[in-house]
Amino acid sequence: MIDLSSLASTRQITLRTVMRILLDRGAVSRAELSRMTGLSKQTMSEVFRELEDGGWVQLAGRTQGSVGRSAATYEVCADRALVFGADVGGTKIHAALADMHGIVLTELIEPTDLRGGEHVVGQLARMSGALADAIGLPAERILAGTVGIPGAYDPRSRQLFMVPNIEGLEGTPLVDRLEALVGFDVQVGNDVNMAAKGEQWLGEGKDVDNFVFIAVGTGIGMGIISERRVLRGARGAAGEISTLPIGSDPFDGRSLRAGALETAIGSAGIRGRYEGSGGETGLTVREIFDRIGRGDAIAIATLDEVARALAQAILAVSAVIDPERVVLGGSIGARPELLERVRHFLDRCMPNAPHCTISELGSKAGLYGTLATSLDALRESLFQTPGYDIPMPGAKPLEQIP
Amino acid sequence: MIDLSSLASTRQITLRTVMRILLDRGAVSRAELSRMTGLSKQTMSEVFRELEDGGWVQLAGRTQGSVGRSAATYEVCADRALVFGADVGGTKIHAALADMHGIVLTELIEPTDLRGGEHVVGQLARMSGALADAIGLPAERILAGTVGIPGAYDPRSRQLFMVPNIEGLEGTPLVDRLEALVGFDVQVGNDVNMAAKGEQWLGEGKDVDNFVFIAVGTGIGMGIISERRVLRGARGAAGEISTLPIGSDPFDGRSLRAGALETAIGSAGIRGRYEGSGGETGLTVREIFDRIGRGDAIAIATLDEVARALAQAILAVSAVIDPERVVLGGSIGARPELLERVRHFLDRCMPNAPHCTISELGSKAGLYGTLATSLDALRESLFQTPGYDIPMPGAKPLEQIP
DNA sequence: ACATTTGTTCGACGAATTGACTAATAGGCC
DNA sequence: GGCCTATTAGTCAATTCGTCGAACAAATGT
Repeated sequence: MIDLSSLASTRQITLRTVMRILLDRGAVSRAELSRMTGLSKQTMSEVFRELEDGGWVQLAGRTQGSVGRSAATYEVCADRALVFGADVGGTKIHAALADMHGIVLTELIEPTDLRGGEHVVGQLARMSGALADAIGLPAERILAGTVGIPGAYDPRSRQLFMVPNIEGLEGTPLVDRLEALVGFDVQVGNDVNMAAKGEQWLGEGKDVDNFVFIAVGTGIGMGIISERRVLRGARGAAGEISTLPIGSDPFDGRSLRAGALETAIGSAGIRGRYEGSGGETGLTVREIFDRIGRGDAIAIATLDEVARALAQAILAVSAVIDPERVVLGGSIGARPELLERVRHFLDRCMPNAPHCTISELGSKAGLYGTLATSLDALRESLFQTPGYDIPMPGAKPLEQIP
Repeated sequence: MIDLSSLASTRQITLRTVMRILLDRGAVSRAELSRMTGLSKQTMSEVFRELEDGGWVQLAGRTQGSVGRSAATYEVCADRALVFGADVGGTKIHAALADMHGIVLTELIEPTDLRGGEHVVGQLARMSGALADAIGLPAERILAGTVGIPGAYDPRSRQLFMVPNIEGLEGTPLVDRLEALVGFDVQVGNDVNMAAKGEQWLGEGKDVDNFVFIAVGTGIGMGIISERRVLRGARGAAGEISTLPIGSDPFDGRSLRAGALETAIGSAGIRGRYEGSGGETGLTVREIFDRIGRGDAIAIATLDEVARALAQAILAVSAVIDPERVVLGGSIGARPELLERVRHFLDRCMPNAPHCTISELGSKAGLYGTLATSLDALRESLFQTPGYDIPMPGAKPLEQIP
């Protein structure tokens, strides 16, 4: 059941701790590490012999300048373990490999195999192999992977559901099938959650523990980072804000199907609003927004309506989960004109509005999020460091407690 | 910095692991534990000698029936460590002690010291002592405590803020002051969050990982349990749904101050609505609702309006965090008539509405939540192996990785 | 030359294992 | 009932693994 002997051997703990520090700090000497961990110098020497034999660390150089003998510094062989990430969209698949430091080594974009289903699974497996080839490393080095999809994944049945944009993926046991093909552990995540994770790793969420990423495009969706973790909800539907009762009557039949907020400010809603107010018919959302610069009053009014609804949505989200920051993305959400108007309305309905910004990573947020998720999994399985810091709460020995 | 040697001594890990299993399983024999942990039989014997000397475990009995020598079973001395919990309200303080198994040993209710501030801190300290006296155990046995307050706590400044109902608590460094008086670790939490935690422990949230507790009374507030943890948000304001843009215009000046939802269905809102529709003036909310049974049409219409707004609020909350269940509490929220109408409206604005119920613990939810929070802290400090949790999910030795 | 820091060798200790050995119990057989 | 046997519980002694501390050799700036 709980097998203490095989899992938590003291040396394993030591090895993992050393690797963790080395990953966080870069090149460090053995003497320095000995001081940091409290382990003795020659335990450190033994540990480094073991790690070097395993190919986990390598000599980095020598210290210089300070008094005393110069020390040999060691660093992690960052490409000893790789992670795979892929952002699967309706038309394209973005995939990449990163090393243990999170450096993106190579990227690849392919059109999504429109036959869908099993073909996409095979395509993902092939892409992971092609990426490893591209940097001349064996594919066996890949130890974890994550796939972002426009839909949801049910961990209980291990199947995908609600994947309208990709043929034949609904009901596929994607994780099991892909793991069988590639041989490393695979996770699946919603694409908007992945984008949020990406912003947390490299973008606007870097220094923030609680924030949301709102994608406004054809539809509207949100990824939540709460206390540094992705919030999934009971059925994996957390962040599905298209159903927020804002902008149109939630008891209306149309809202019941598509969602009130989506009805109001989704692509169809925007076009309908523009045309309904006397604007030219048959324009795309992009064309409508492009007319704002040219002073089209109806376009400006439409933008205002969208911003007003979005501000109310942010107010609602803030009331529920109190984020510190809101990052806007997606083809519509990333427009500066919109951000400006959203801020305007937010100030008029909230005393302490969260800070709003535009996505820093743009269309790459999702891809980077899958890599970040894989890295977390890798670090957890290899070094047991979920998160990025090493919190050790003041645990006193049992004997010393009164 | 990271002192591995002092923290994670092997024997400490073993002791903690054994204590954890003993707490989960009740009385177990040494041989059985040896099989469960993979540790050898006489390591187990040594461990139990140590734990018995420390007063942590005691002989429970002997096994019988099966073939072979009968085994001595040991159990945790549940009252070796106690936890304190207190629910501080504007008029009363409910406090209690529980043992390590979470059995509530004794409770105490006192009127809140109306002089407020420091006097309340002193009162809490005295109550913890009185509770220990009442069960004849030394107060030093209390190793953790939690205080629930109608307000918020800023962990950074270690001070309380937004505590309108209790004089002079705003700005008090409650944790530090109380810890100095009582000598055990103290946590502070919002009362609604505590009620949610209580329902998670002993009430409607027992078997659910994601749910919310909505308190509807004088004001309206919500506690969120997400992936079994209390969600706090960036400023501790997660769940403050009084500001949800529902029921009245969020851009209206009054809503900006009190919150749109609160304006619509807070006590004042309900009375205003009832009187505005031609109902008798000067009634309390309770009196208005009591008239529903007597067929007062205006009261029924008022109830409907409240239920409709609440349903929309639940819709909004579901869109953001996707709870599996909604637990209603508070003087208004706990009324069955309201629940019935809320369910009615929910079915009309959501395809997959979360299951709604009424609080199982009523006014004791908050108190039990503080005890549950203390128990979590106790278990974490005593039995969690810092950094390295023993059941490492799929942690292979570094050497075995390709 | 000297203080200072790095890294190795050697003896000792704490924690856990293994195997042999003793103790207790149920069930079968007379 | 009394006795034997298979089985399980618990102890004792010898050994291994990981670590620490001290002593010592090697390297480097002042």
